[in-house]
Amino acid sequence: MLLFQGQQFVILPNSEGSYLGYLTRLIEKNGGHLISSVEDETGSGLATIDSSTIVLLNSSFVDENFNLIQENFLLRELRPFNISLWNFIKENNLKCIDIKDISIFIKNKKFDLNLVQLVNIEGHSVFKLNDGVTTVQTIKSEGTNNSSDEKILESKSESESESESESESESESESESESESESESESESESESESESESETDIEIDVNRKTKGNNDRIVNPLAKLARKYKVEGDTFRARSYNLAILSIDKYTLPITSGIQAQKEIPNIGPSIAKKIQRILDTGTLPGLEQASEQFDSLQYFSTCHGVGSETAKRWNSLKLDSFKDVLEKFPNEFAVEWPILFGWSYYEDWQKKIPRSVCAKYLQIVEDELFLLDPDFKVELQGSFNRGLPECGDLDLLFYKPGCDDLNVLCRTIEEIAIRLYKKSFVKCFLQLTEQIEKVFGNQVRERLAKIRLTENKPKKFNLAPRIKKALLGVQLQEPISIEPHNEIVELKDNDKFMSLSNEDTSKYDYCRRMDFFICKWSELGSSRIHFTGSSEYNRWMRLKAIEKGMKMTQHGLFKDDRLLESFNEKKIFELLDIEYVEPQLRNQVNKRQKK
DNA sequence: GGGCAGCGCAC
DNA sequence: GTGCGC
DNA sequence: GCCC
Repeated sequence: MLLFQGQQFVILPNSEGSYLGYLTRLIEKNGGHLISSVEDETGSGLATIDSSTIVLLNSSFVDENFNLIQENFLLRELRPFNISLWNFIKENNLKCIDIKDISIFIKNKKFDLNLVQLVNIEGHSVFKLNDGVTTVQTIKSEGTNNSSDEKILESKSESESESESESESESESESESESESESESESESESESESESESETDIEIDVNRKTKGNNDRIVNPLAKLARKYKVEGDTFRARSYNLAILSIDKYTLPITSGIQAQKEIPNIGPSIAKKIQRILDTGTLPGLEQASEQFDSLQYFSTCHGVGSETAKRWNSLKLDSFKDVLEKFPNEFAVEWPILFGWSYYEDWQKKIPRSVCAKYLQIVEDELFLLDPDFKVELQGSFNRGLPECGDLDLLFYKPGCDDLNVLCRTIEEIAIRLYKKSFVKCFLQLTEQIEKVFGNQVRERLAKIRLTENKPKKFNLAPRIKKALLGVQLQEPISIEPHNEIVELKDNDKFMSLSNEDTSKYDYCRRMDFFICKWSELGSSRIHFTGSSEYNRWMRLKAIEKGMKMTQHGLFKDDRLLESFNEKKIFELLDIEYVEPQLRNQVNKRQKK
């Protein structure tokens, strides 16, 4: 008797892919029947589906709590007739599981739904239209077809249902995890601020993860180490830990020994294996607590925009413990690096996550202004927004103009837009200066310098860039925000609060947000979109692929021997790299080297 | 033991 | 070249 | 830190 004999499955969404192909072959080899949902315009999938059919969901649409996420993206990938399929699934309450759980059945040589966790698809309704929020989403189809560069407005609002922080309760279904459900709470008291804003962390990790699965107690100390190495500037080591964590997260079986982990999980080598064993034995790692004072100091400083690990280490070794302290003893630190003053001023606001629905409002304001300046210009939200994350760390805007490769035009346009928006009080601060920007914003910098009494002896002469290819800004929406449950942030010390411009009263304005303007030549649209959409880890992976093929990939294109192969057509770049094209929302996951 | 993405901007 | 950020 |  074959494993899946007599069992019917349907895979959603219906995209092809090598991994998917592998799984389908696996299922069929084991006697399972797959309803074809791909390329099936006849609706026969709907005809053959029945209430015992198991729905296999792509892992990207399942969160750690086994809830369906990003249903709107799922729907977008379904063809029209498959929407009815989806509705059938919901109406008849078909059992849904994460597709990767297929491997659990194979491993256990048993098809038993009790081995896995069913995915909850409740709470999502097809085409729900709540609170009238419309989300602007850019369609990224590429090629010579210019009309595909238009934006469309979707009237689907985001599935906001992933409310954070209260769902601690699903772990008991993990069959053996109850016993440690309290022991982990002591090991990890602080929740981290930076989760998926790739501007802050190299790798996007949700440190506030809610699952308290078996492997979580292992992950938390490792995450601490990753953060420790990150603030110390050891980025490669920090990245290694983060990759290990992501691999552990993907590993669905319980980890019972360090050796096992090293053998079966990629990105775990001898050192981490040893630490895992230590955690399993003692529940923690030695040295995590002692190091924490230095860690706190480094983290405190480097959370500020413009302060990196080197500066943080220097200040820490000088026994400075607050920005005010730095100011009193080494005032020059701020006079030279004036952008740090704004990092200090917006220290708290800039750590707060931006909900998707709010992102669209920010885009709208820039879009409106851009249209007045030059209706042919385009602007798109890139970054984590484009990857469909429910909240973003900052806003990445890519500007371009069809047919225009003139850097001067492009540079001048973002500068002009930023200045106009500054005059409208939308832009709150610039983090670089040009001659034009200095005219409107210079006084504001001087005001900040005066605030720390640094203007008397030096009538500051700023360095002015001739032009800017990117603009780093602080922006603020002139409207109140809805209650925003934000992650815990690092708070400014009382000593340092006098500089703060962070928003205390959200009844009138949103928080100040970080917004970045980037430009790209029309001929480089595809490679720029890949670059700015990220994630940074995805970029790394792709660029490694390029290296393997003797090519080089940058935001300006794909090159071989310094000859441009492709830069305009996004899909062509994937093709040339032998990578299957994936939509932006699937570029959150890390593609990594596999352990053989 | 070398590589780990590659670039822009300020200094 | 270094530091920082994207 | 890990991978080759």
